[in-house]
Amino acid sequence: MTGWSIGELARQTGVHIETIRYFEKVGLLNSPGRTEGGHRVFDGRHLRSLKFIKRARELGFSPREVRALLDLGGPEQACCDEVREIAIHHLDDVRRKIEDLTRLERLLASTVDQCSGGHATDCAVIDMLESS
Amino acid sequence: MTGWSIGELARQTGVHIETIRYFEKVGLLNSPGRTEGGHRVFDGRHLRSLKFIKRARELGFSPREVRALLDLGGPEQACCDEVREIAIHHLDDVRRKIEDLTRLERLLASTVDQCSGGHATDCAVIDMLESS
DNA sequence: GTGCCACCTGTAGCAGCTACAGAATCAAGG
DNA sequence: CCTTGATTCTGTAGCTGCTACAGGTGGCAC
Repeated sequence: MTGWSIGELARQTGVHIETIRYFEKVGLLNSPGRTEGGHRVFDGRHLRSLKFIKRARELGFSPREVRALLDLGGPEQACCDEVREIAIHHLDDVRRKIEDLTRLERLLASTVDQCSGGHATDCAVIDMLESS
Repeated sequence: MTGWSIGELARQTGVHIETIRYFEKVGLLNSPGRTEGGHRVFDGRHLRSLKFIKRARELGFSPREVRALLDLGGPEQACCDEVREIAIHHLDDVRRKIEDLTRLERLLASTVDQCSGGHATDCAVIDMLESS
């Protein structure tokens, strides 16, 4: 097995070709080897890393966090407290976002509820938006 | 009262000067009058609109939705079903986001929970990120 | 050997602002 | 009236995290 072209990697991971090149450029993905003609040749580690990056991004880890995770060894090395730290930090973020959105949800829901529709001259939704 | 300069408007609303100009450029905020020398002069309607825009953005309405709300009369005119529609649509978005984040929260929390820290050779966090 | 797809680099675009640079204007004090 | 210094003006470039060209090669099947 001599490795995969960027197109094959893209097909296997569902990551766009341009995005793979972008990840390489910004240092998230190690630079692969090249053919004589300059085409990238990826191996199993790249595939593994790319899947890792994709999954972490889908789970909402920021590029910075992903890089930190990769620097800690990524999928290749042992776990340590630092990985846990990053995950906990991210979890805190997620919880904050949920709280914010939940507050917003309640406000919107109760507002929409008050608005019976029709063409009243004052509107609960507009009122909400006007109240600073 | 002859109106406010952009700086005064910024101070009153907490919206950056550049952002006010940006809102004008993209058509969210009506173009104000000008002094002889070309400086913008805002009036009460601009202040009202800008507060409205700011509030709506804070509540997570997209610029597109804000524009739609403004086109429906914004703070100036009567409410109608369409305002309600937009709010309901936004509420749906918010609820979907909450659901997604809650799923993520559970996954992260249980994963972090499994990871006792230390230097084990396999890590629940990494495992989670590896499982596609 | 030639056709054609995949790939290359480099640059520009997207949203939604934010941050300059360099010039002009405004308001206040002397 | 004139200067001073803060404010505002326009236009352009930057930010993040990609995505999408353009225009030129590489690789490989027939």
